[in-house]
Formats: sequence, structure tokens, C-alpha cells
Amino acid sequence: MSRWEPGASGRLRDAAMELYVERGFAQTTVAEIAERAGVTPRTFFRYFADKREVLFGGSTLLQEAMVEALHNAPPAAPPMVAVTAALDSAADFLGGRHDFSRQRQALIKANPELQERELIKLATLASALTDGLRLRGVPDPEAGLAAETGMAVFRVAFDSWATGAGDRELAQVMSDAMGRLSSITQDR
Amino acid sequence: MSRWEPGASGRLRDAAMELYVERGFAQTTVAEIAERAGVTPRTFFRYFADKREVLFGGSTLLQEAMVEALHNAPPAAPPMVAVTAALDSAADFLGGRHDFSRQRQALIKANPELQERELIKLATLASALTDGLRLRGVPDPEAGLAAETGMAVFRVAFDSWATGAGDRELAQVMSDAMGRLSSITQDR
DNA sequence: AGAGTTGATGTCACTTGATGACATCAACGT
DNA sequence: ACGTTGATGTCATCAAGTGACATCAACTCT
Repeated sequence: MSRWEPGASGRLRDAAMELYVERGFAQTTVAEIAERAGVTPRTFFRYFADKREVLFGGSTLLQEAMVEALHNAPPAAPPMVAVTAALDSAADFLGGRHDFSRQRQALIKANPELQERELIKLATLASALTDGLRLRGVPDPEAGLAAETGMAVFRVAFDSWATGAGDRELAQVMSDAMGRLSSITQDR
Repeated sequence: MSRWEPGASGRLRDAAMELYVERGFAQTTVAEIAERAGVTPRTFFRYFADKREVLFGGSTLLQEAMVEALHNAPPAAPPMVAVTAALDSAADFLGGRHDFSRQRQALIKANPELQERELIKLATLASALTDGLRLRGVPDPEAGLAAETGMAVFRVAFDSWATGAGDRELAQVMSDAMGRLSSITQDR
């Protein structure tokens, strides 16, 4: 793949993460990241669309995993069951990186710009899940609602897991949240 | 309030909206907005935190209305019923401005930065609703879930209403979406 | 081996968003 | 009149991001 000085992308990512943790996201300049990585600022923007994007490199992979899980769910399964399968695959994808998730979540919570980026990634994910549900034959208003609701569960559960001590499994936290959801939405 | 040339804030808001519609958000510069409003670019940033914020001036009022509706719901009402009351007040707040909402929604959909800002405003709103539910005595995981779920309904319904022809009432669209939600979340 | 190709990087110049420090000016009260 | 006050202008500066073009190492082909 890369030629004579491999890993420029990786060095940039590492340097950025280090600096973000050391002195905070807003207090870190792209010039500093590039310098620590041994490249020019211009090169940074060839690997990352902007300063925030460093923290969201894995979002594409996560989305692909969840959409695939949605696709592999039994054809007869109702929408919310398929969404649950997607959440399970997400738990599988993220469950092993509690320390990293905690650090990342702390950075995001401390900075509005990063919150915005996080939110749009999650929204994109919700949109992908909606499309996946439509592909399963779920009609239009239901597909969107099921996907959005599933992502609401994801947000609540993931934040609780990443912020907390990490003594419980992510999959378990998500399952619990999903269980509570159906009890709540029934009494109205 | 303002002294010798009143309405600088209003002129800036109008000028910005005009330019955003005329040539798009990204293609509009703060210098142009300020020029059309008859002030200095520096003054723009004294009224708006950044270029995007012009489109989100009303979000504080909407949030206050919804939180108040939540507060005024019968104390014995279950969480989702109180959230429904908040959604009704939102429909009341926004229902009369279909043309403006449509234009605004078109601008937002055409620009990722604006989508990000929209999302964080909605997330803040969800957070405020969560707090409001806690104040009603709703315990912690349920409060967050009910609020997030309610906002999911809001997003789906509002987008459908603002993007669509506007032949149906916003309150009706929201009510329908809420109805579909409970049917979906039961069969799992 | 030598020449050209290719893809990643460097260099330079520039626009734009955003902010801090300080000056100014009109209205207001005294 | 005079000083205060609050909004605005002026000036300088930083940082993000981008386009155009040069450069250089590695690879290919003969």
C-alpha cells in the first residue's frame, strides 16, 4: 500500500490522539499534530477531512458491521428484533475496547464540536439502519422509527457503559436498555 | 433595548437568511452578511456565536415551551404521556410556520455543518426533557429512554411535515408517529 | 542500468472563520 | 456641559482548510 515511509496515517492518528489527551482538543493545533507525526500540516488534511475526523475513523466499520447484522437477521423477524441483532453486533464490535472508548467519550463530552460530529455519525448510522430495514420490506414510517429508536437505545447504553466502571458487558447493558424500552412505550 | 440604530441583530439575521437562500450557506461569507446589514463583520460575532447559529435562534424558546408543557402535565401521567404533551406544545409552537420551516429545513439538509448544529440542538432538547422527567420522579434509565424516544418521534414527524406539502397539521403527524411507535415496540 | 510513470508529500499562497485589545461614538443621567 | 455606559468600529492575529504546483522516492518497462 504505502511506499517509502509507511504509516503516515497511523502516525498522524496517534499523534493527534496523544495531543488531544495531553492538552485537550481545542488547545491542539493541526500544525502541532503534523510536527509530532513528522509531516506537513497539508498532509494531515490528505488523510483526515478535518481536525475532528481523527476520532471517528472506526465509524464506517461499525456501521458496516451493524448493517450486515441487520441483513443477516431472519427474514421473518419483526423490525425491532432485527435492530436488536444490529445492536448486538455493535456490542461485539466495541465491547473489547472499554479503555479506549472511555478516553474517547471523555474527549467528546468536553468539546461541543466533537459532540456535533459524534451526533451526525450516529444519525448517519440511523439512516443506514433505516435503509437496511426498508430492504427487509419494512414500510416507510416504521423503518425510520425502529431505526431511530434503536439508536436511542444504543446512545443511552453505550454512554452508560463507556462512562461507567466497565464492570458490566456492553451487550448486557444494551439488552437491558432494550428491555426497559418496551415496558415504557406500552403504558400510554 | 438597543440605542441609536436599533435592530442590528434583526438586520443581521435577515441579511444572513436572504444570502443563505440566495446562494447557499457555504457560499455566503460573514463579510457579505455584515455588509448587507450595514455593520462590521466583528459585530456579527457579537450577536451570533458563529455563522450557523443564525438559523437556530428559536431553539431556546422551543425548548422552554416543551419543558413547560412537560412540567404542566398531570403528575400521575406516565412518562410517555408527559412527553406526548411536550410534543403537542412543540407542534403548537412550530405548526404555524410551515413556509419558514420548509426553507430552513432545505438549507439544513443541503449542508453537513448545519446538520451537525441541528442535531446538537435536538440532543440538548432531549437532555432538557430528560431532566424534566427526572423532576417528575421518573427514575434514571427510563427518563433518558422516554426523552430520546420522544425526540425520535419529533424528528421523524417534523421532517415529514416540513419536507412534505403541508396539507396535514404538524400535531396530527406527530400523533400518528407516536401511535405507530407503540405498535412497533411491542412485538419483540 | 536508465528513463519515464505514479502516487504521496512538500511548498506556497490564499480565503475565511473567529477572537482579543483597544478606540470611538451616540445616548443617557446628572 | 460632562462623564458614564453600552454598542460599534478598528486593527492585529491565529487557526482551519484549500487549490495549484513542484518534488521525490519507488516502481515498471525496456
